[in-house]
Amino acid sequence: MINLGYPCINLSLKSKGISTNRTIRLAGVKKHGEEAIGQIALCNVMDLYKILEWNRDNGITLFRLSSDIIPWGNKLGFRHLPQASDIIYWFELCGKLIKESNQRITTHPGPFNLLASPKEDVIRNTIADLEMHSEIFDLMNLSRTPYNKINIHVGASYGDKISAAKTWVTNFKRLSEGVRSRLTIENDDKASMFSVVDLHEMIHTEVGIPIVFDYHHHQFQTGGLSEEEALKLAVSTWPEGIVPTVHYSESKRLHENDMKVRAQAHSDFINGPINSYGLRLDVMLETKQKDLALLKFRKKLNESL
DNA sequence: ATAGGTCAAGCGAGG
DNA sequence: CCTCGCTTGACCTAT
Repeated sequence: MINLGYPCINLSLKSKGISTNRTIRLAGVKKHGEEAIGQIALCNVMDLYKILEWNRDNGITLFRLSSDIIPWGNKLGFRHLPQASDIIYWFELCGKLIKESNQRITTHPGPFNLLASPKEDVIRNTIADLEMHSEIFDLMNLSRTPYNKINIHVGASYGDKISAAKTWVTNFKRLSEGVRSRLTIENDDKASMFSVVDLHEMIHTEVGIPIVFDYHHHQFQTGGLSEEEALKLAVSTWPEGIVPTVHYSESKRLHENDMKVRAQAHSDFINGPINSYGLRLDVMLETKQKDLALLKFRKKLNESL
């Protein structure tokens, strides 16, 4: 009862030069102007279309959109770029393909998105980043529900988890409806941060958004729950009719038997098994080998049937 | 052509 | 105090 997806980068196509992750340094923008950003963004969005076609042709219906698709988009936006109308056109085209091929698209803005930060600048950057993701999803006509989740962490506790959560909830209210209706929150991978229990008590009960369960992170912050208990608590926060999404990865340290590697680092491939405890889940595989790891694991699953 | 240093954003853990 | 890891490595310059 699990459906598999992969994040942001398609290595099968990257080897052919197809990517949504081209970017440009600030120095490059100063040298070549914002037109250069537009060029790169347009190439990225046109290649997104090719990746979506590849997903369709390979029977993959869960995919995470890269946050790098518009270089500097989180700071500068994209509607002012000379290529804006073409960029928008291609996003709309991607949206049509997504609908036709029944793909579920999600996104996971970076670890700099911190709604609990005591710094107003950090909050403002976070809001701008989240709003850009929502704007792109709107252009692709993706639902304003957690089916198309914009997923982040609380990501820090600033020495006081309870007051950090309060700050988070206060700042959540500054987000637009497009962000709030899609936002999900994921358990952290550090003991000082937020477990599924913490998120349930301090975030979900306050603002109602669903919890994304990450199997790997759970090992570093259990909140006193077993894997099954934590998964089921997270799943209980999802609205009726929307398949909950979870994240699955394995430790690079264990795969390579190298204790020098940090335990949180992700492996290239996964062995499984992924225990869904009988639940229907959309599983995002967070591996370094992306689509290649998905194809390999799916083959293994099919052969074991 | 490729390797290695550098780069836009925040935080905490580990050495 | 520096580096790594996370979301998600890619750019750029020097060899």
